Amino acid sequence: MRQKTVRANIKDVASVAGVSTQTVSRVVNERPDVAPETRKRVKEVIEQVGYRPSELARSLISQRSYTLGVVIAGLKYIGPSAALSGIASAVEEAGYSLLLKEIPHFDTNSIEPIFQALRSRHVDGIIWAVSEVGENRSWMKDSQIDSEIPLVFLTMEPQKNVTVVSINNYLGGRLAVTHLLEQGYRQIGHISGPLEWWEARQRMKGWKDVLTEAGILVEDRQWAAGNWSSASGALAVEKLFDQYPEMDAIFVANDQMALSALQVINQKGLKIPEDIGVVGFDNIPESAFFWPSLTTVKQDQYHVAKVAVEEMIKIIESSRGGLVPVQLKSILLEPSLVVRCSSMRFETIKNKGGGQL
Amino acid sequence: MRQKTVRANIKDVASVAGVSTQTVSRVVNERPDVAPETRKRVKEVIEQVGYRPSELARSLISQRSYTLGVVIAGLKYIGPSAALSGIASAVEEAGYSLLLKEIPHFDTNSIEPIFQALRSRHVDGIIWAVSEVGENRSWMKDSQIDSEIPLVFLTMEPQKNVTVVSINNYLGGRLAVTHLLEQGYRQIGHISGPLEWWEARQRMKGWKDVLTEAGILVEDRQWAAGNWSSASGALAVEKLFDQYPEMDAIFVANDQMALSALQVINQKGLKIPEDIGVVGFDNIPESAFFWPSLTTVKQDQYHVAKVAVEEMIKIIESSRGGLVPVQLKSILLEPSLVVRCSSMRFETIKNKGGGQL
DNA sequence: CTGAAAGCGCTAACAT
DNA sequence: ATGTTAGCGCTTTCAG
Repeated sequence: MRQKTVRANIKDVASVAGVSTQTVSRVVNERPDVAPETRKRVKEVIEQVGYRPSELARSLISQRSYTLGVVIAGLKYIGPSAALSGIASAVEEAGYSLLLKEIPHFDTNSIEPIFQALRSRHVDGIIWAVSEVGENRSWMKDSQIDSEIPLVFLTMEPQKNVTVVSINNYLGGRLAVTHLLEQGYRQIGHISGPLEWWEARQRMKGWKDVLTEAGILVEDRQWAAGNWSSASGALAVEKLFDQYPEMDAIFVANDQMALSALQVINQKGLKIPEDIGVVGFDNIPESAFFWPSLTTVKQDQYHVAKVAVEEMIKIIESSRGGLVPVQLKSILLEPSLVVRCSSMRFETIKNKGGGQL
Repeated sequence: MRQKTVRANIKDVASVAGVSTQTVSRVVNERPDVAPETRKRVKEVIEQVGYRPSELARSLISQRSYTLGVVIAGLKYIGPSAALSGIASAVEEAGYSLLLKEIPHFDTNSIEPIFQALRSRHVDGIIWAVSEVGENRSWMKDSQIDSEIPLVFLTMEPQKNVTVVSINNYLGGRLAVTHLLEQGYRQIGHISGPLEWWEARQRMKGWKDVLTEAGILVEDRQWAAGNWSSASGALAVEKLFDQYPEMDAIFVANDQMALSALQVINQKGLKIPEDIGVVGFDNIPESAFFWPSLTTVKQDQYHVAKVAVEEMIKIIESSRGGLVPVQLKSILLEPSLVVRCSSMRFETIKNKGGGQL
């Protein structure tokens, strides 16, 4: 009973059990056509030698790896890492494995090597979780990038014949600003993300449209751009106070920037929400514990990820089954508003302590 | 020139170029023994048909996948996701791929299926990035878990014959409390993480030891446990004020809990750092923008990850090369203290605005 | 019900 | 310098 140094393979099992490798294969795959006797014996041997089939070899022959590739950038930021977390759970749940590629820049356009690395490992599909920034989608026009491998995008402008799953950032912006108007604020400024980002543009457009529809003139001085970081938020809010002194509320494009906006406003001795209302975006767990607790637009990254993975698997199944290909479609999920203290000018009973999630 | 529906493989290239697959293989692997003429022609064909070798097939034959498995839990938390971010970068840089497995609970002990999933995909090594919690290391005594595959652990108690890379949490606790003493605080409370966590215990021990060495009696009422979340931090600090009213400083075991501690203290009308000093742990990017900006212990996750990946690759190389196996060792990296406003009682010039990173 | 042969895409070892 | 043979670990025909 030669015990190989590496690990037991199907041949070892076959020879120990005194059957052919084929029979072992049948047992492993729970095929019906094996005599109960034989099945039992083979199973015992498998147990005994600790045999586990090689998914690698299986993938090679079946041309199906049950592995999804995920491409992501900026894992050190909260947004991307939340997205990945959701994807990892959803993929795990679907019984797939996940091959992770992190790219160094959001606006990389040299995506060729990434595709190759993933394809050469025979992933069944690729989830492109890099946000749409600048020209980082231009490669999609290259018909070079083979479309044979199912592709699902997160967080980008929906378009024909491409599967995109994203929250509706435009609607999120609308929710935030509508709420501020309802609370009686009229001079509503905006701190945006970098406008190369699709998400930033959408959120800003929501702000602008709601104000315009309310008959409020929107000027450039009512707005400043940050780069998503708390540091940039502090600068932006200072700039805004300069440019737009009559401002009585701010819609900030993410919670990190809103955090420092709160700090700067506090420092100025202004009261939130009495003097200035603030609404953020993302609903990071800490936002309930900012000072005061932050009203914010909630996006459910888990749900987005789950939907994306489900779509992906549908596409894979249908393309493998030789069935009619799934109709590729864009899915826009709705965000919701979490109202906390930083914007509640009208209610008298406030949950100042935060805590509300 | 039959174009296969799937994608060009080595045979296609060989037949188009009129050579054997072997020659193609030689060209692809940049072997010297190919005639310049032939090499050129083969390269052209490769380009033309868009051939890329299958890493899967290569892995199968060479028993080397250039893929590392990473096992992690709680990706939705900042700590684990920062760790993964570092690992992903370091792995990418080393030219390896990353197979990600997220497990649902920190204290899972059924790690068998995880190992199998990873092994069956022939990963060259596994980075175990799940923090040590409760009994979740007990499987290490099981000799069942084959030790044939190189294993590197993050964030656990160093031990013999195991490679562990972690920051020195105990030292971190010491740094924090020593600093508070230097700033003249004497009644220093502690909000710990859940004590099932090794990290939490280490940080707490640092607190206790420094106080004891300074001749200060440490009682149980000077301490309360949280669960790392901001919500739990709020509860813990309330409890602490009840139990330990004379408290003049708090060392909080992570920044999220420190955030809500700051909030609760602010609400009570106490001044930070005058009445109460606060020091956190982790140095999350937002901590510079808390109110007031938070003094905290900085752990460099990127460095930890980089060291871990380097160790891993050393182990792999040495075990493959048939060389003497690398001596397995534990590596404890040193954290540092980032001093901001929440603890600076003595300095008169303060950078109240945060911003200092 | 079971086994033999062929082959997934590639490379190592031996020819020539 | 190039081709042939064998085989990584497994599954899919196709025969019995």
